[in-house]
Amino acid sequence: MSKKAIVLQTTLELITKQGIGATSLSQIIKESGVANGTVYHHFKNKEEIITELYLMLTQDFGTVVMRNIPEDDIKKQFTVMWLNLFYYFVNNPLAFIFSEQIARSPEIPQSLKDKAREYYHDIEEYFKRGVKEKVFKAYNTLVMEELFFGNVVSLVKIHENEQIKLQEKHINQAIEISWRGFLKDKTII
Amino acid sequence: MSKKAIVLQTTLELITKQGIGATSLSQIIKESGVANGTVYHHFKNKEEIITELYLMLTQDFGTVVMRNIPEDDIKKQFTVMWLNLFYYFVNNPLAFIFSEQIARSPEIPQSLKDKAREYYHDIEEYFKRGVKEKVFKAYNTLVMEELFFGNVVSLVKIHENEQIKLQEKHINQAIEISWRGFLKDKTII
Amino acid sequence: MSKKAIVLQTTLELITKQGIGATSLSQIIKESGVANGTVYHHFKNKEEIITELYLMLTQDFGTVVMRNIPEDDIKKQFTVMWLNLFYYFVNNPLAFIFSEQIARSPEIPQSLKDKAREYYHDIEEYFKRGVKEKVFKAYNTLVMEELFFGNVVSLVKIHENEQIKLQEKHINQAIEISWRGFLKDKTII
Amino acid sequence: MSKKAIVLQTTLELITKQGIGATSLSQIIKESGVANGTVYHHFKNKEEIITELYLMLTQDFGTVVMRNIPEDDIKKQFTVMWLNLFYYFVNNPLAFIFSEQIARSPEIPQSLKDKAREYYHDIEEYFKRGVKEKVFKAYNTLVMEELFFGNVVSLVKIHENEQIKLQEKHINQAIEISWRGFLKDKTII
DNA sequence: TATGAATGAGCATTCATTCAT
DNA sequence: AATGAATGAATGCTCATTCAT
Repeated sequence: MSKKAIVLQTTLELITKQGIGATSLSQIIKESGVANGTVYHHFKNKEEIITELYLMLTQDFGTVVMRNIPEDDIKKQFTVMWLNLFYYFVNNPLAFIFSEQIARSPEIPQSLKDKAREYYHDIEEYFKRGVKEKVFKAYNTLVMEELFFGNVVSLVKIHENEQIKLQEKHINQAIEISWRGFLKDKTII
Repeated sequence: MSKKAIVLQTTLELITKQGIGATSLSQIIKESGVANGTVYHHFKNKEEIITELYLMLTQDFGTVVMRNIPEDDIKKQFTVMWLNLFYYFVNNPLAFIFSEQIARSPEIPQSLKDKAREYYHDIEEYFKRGVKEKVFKAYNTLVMEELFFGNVVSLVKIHENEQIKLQEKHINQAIEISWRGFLKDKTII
Repeated sequence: MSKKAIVLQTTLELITKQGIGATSLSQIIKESGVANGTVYHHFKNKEEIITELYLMLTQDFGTVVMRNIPEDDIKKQFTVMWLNLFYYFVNNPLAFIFSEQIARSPEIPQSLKDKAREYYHDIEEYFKRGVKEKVFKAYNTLVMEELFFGNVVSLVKIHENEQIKLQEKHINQAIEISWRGFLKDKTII
Repeated sequence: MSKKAIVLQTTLELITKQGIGATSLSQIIKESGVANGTVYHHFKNKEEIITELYLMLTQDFGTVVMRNIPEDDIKKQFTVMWLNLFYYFVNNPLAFIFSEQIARSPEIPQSLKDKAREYYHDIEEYFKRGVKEKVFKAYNTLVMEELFFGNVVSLVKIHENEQIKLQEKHINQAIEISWRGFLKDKTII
């Protein structure tokens, strides 16, 4: 493993444990066993480490969300999207932390924040289609998108905080609640 | 206004602007115009400032959520609870930041985190009742509670990030989505 | 007990535990339960507390050393002086600390240091007499005095550090060693 | 001279002048002309500077005491040991300060204090031999050792405080007093 | 006599970063 | 590519002291 990779890996672990703000370069250096100057040989500054890490973690985000989406069934599409997002966050805690902290963190430059939003484009398209096909009520797309996203996040948080041991039935319940919320009146569920 | 109050107020403003981690004592001191030692005369720690601030802001949290809840109508109760929470966060950005950062912040001691959870007791009770009265489907209470809370948070975030200028209709849409999610099958909405 | 007495007592305890340098006013204030300003009402500054304490503890020092000295027997005089000094230090640990730290402590003004030396006047006189009476060899008086004093101190240190449990026989051995050192050649011991 | 050496040297000088407690890092930094961070690049702590200094100064302590000890003559051995110790302290004021403050200083970790005691092993052996060979009376070894050490210290203190200008004859007197104290009855001196 | 709010200099330490090798 | 010495601004905190009540 290259020194650069070691630094990135160490940083990933530290941020996952402590958050972005609490993770110092000195800590990264101490923990990774890499020399001071070596870090600065590979990265311009601390921000660049985080940026690079963020890009690594999110580059496949867009594709992940839309992976294995079935062709026709809009309900099944919803479920797959929901689970894609859920398991992505569960398996990539750092991506989750980033997505949570992204709005407030001055450590993350605006350009990256904008980039992150692009990933939601597909989700937005999905809801627009759903409304057009009269499956969903004609809610504001951003509102729908944000609530959808928030629902996934809520469940990830339960999983994270381990208030209850999350079972498959709980996940299914959450998906159902999430789905029903958007449905048009009198839709047969 | 006492020096102590000035420090608290200044800290409140700075944290609201920059987050907890990015707010240093030196900044608080510079901004408040209070002397170094004076801060430490009133507070044992930097942590104590934050803790005290948090307690100030959240002490009425529990009552706020349940304020003006109508007696009988479970749907109206839902709406009022939802709006109480929403406007509480909108009007108390710091409380919102705290509630968002609370899980991950090492700055906030566990005792406070536990205290925060107590406030959700009434919400939990509400959902239990709703299930018992067969208005809501028999979902896991914690899941319901967390999704409910997450929905409000989603909308506050839209409001915060000003992606769109949030109108009353958007809020109503969000409440409707939120409400419908929990409803029992075939319930007349 | 007056507040002033409380402050002095607390300071005494703290210095005995931690030494002069490590004892701060804030600590004294916290430990004594007396208010900030009250301390400054009774004492001009930190130095004055220590000075006053020092005077309290050493005012009877001179008399203590010469207490119960028998009239004629120069050997018995030696023993009593030795034990007076030894038990004074054992029972007044602070006086011991002061006497040990006195030379290097900038906290103690020179005037007090000079005053402390006066107490040795009687000891000096004793040795001068001993030399004149040809019991002791004609060593330099200051050297004798300082070695005598150092011998007592050595034993107090053994007692303090508890390397061995000090028994009466050890004390007697030390006195004997001390006494014999000064004797004139061929003196019948 | 490396920056690290400069820091150690400066610290040595300052402590010699003012004592351990009164020597602050800021002072060391100012005096040495080395940057703040540089000190912390080389030393973990303020304590580590002192510890390293102490180790530097005392590592040859054991050998110094036993340097040039003649083979047979127990009296001459005594004199050489005595002078070795005396001049070591005179020439290494910091070692003297350390050895004086060692018991009470919380700044010096216990591990170092223990290490310091090891150096006395040779002195202890010497007195045991002297007792066995019936040159010395059968006093407790620790008592003898401590008094011997205390005698040297007493003379160093006279030298330090410059109460009198210490001449060779004074030193010889002190050695004689010291030596005679331990002698067995009727020993021809 | 007693209080405690207020002060600002000073302390030990951490931080991100630069540079010569 | 890799190292680690060097930097100095900044941080959280302690200190002795002053002053109005």
